[in-house]
Amino acid sequence: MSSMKDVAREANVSVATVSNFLNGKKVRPKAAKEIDSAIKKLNYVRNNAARFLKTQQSAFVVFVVPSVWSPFFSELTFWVQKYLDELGYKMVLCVSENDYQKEKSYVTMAEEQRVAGILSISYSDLTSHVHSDIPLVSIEKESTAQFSLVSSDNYEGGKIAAKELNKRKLDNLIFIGSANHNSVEMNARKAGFIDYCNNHGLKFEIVEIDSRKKDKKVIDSLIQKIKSADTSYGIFAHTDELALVLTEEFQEAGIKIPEQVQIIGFDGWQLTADTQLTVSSIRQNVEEIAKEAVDQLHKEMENPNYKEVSRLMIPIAFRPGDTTKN
Amino acid sequence: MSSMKDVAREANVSVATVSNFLNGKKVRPKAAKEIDSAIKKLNYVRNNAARFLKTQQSAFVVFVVPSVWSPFFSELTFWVQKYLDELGYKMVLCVSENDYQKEKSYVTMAEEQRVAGILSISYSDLTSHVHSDIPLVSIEKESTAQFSLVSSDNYEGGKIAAKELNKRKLDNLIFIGSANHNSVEMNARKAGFIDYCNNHGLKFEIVEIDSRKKDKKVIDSLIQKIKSADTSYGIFAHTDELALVLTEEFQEAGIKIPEQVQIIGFDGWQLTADTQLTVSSIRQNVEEIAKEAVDQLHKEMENPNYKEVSRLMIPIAFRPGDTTKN
DNA sequence: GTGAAAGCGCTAACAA
DNA sequence: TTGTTAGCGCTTTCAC
Repeated sequence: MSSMKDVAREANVSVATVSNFLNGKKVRPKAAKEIDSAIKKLNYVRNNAARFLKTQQSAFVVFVVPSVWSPFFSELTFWVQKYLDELGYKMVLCVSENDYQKEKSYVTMAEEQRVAGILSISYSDLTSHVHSDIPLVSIEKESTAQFSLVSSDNYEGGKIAAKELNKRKLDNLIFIGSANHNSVEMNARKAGFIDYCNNHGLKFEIVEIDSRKKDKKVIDSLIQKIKSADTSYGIFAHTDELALVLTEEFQEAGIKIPEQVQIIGFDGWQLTADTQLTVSSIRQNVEEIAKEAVDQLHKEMENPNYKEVSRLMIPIAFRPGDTTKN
Repeated sequence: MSSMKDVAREANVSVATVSNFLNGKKVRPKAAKEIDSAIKKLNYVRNNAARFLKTQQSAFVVFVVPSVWSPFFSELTFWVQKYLDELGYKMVLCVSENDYQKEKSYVTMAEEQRVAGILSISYSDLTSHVHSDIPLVSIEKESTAQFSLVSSDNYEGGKIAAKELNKRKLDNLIFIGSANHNSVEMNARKAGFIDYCNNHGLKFEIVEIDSRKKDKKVIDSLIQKIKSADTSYGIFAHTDELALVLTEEFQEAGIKIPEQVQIIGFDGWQLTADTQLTVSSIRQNVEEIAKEAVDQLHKEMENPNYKEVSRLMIPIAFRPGDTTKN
């Protein structure tokens, strides 16, 4: 692979002139021509690693996510990539699978590469491993209060779910969450639901489920209860995934949705930009989350002195689907 | 940010010793101790850009995909990331949105960064822009015969779809594809279907649809036909997305699935690792595609002389769902 | 506008 | 084993 030196020799100029030319500074027209053809002849490609070594400016941003294989994360990844790309940054995608060791190694890698910034959605406490002064913005969760945070308003989402179910005048309200998904955000969703119910004098029930095993026992007892009762049920499932499972199991058991049971999920999964799931849901504004997170990171990357830790709550809204009436 | 020189000074050794220590070579125990504490004291982090400049070995692989926000691509991205990670490579995720200019710029970036390799699933002719000798492996499509290819056996998939429908003794067979998705792979799916039908003396019909507009006209005439007929229909939709749209529209029109119509899609979309869609489908072996592509790239990255262009066809299989009987 | 030369932080060859 | 030193390919003074 040829270097700038080769080009300079071929064009009968110095490396400095080639560098200037490449960086858009003024060079004598004749020199420009000769450099240009030398580049073509030698198939020269600028080496950015060397360039970076000198300028200390990386174009990479590390994005740490627990998963990319799920509608929510793939949508988030899409938007983050898009907004980074618009700013001229490249995304290094790191899938942590919620593995603490992996998260740590990604942070180390980011520091060794001297990347421009880190964007992370981490449920463990990754942020405490950042030694350097690389800008970092957290999405969804940040416990050390050391870095900026962009998050959906989960608490408000829980309230909206309760409100929407209440609007539909259902006899029984149930919150279903999975015990093995016990994060701050999940609890906020639950708390919002509970608070709304309490504030409005609504009776409700809390059900816990082991979503990994699709917990037949809990689901079956729910089915029995619903089938034997002569009243209507409203369910708020704490994720779309859970709402989907419930919908399928209920329908298989002969329960009519939304006639007998109405279900609202959380997340607002979209398969693609224009294919949405049929479950009614409290939809996170994924694009907005991505945009705000990238914006905040951008500020911190542009200005190393900028050290205003911000907390941004992104509004959330009900998106009707086939599992609720109206 | 402190450098190796600082560490060396602090530990009273030479930079070479620090370098050796960092790279796992033997150093005198006392030196090791002192270097270690110097590193901690100075908060030293190795600079990989400088390291690369010397060793000429990048740990990055560029992955170019049209989209990441769709179950197929997000699953593919997941596996590719996983297998790259296992080999110690980091993935730079580039979403092209099928934009030729973007694809070109990603290749340029890859070359300037001197990345270790490129993995691409590109429907335009991106490969012709690779000037350098960076290893590249194509997924799904490669027209220049210059690079290795890993692809699903789309033709075989079309045949399987026809076979599965035929097994179910349906009166009318229909292939539905979208006119605006006119690639080699899509045509292979269609051709497989047609060939199977012809070879087995089956009558069939070809329907084209503009999937972007959800082409009401075509769908409505299909619905009329199905509702007025007293015979059963079997449909092979050339993607799961299309199969989903058809299923929903049919059901909304009061057509029973799979009683009156049986539908098979293509791709085998999974929302997450353990959540699959309900449409019956010809499922691509996404993990295998990713694994083979990464393997092939690995060979080429490890051994620059390795220049055996391979074409790998990954088998494909029918995955029953709720839109077919049995 | 241009060129010589220093140096970014590291590795590797060589000598000690 | 360890230290000295010469680059890797580029940018950036600073004279000219």
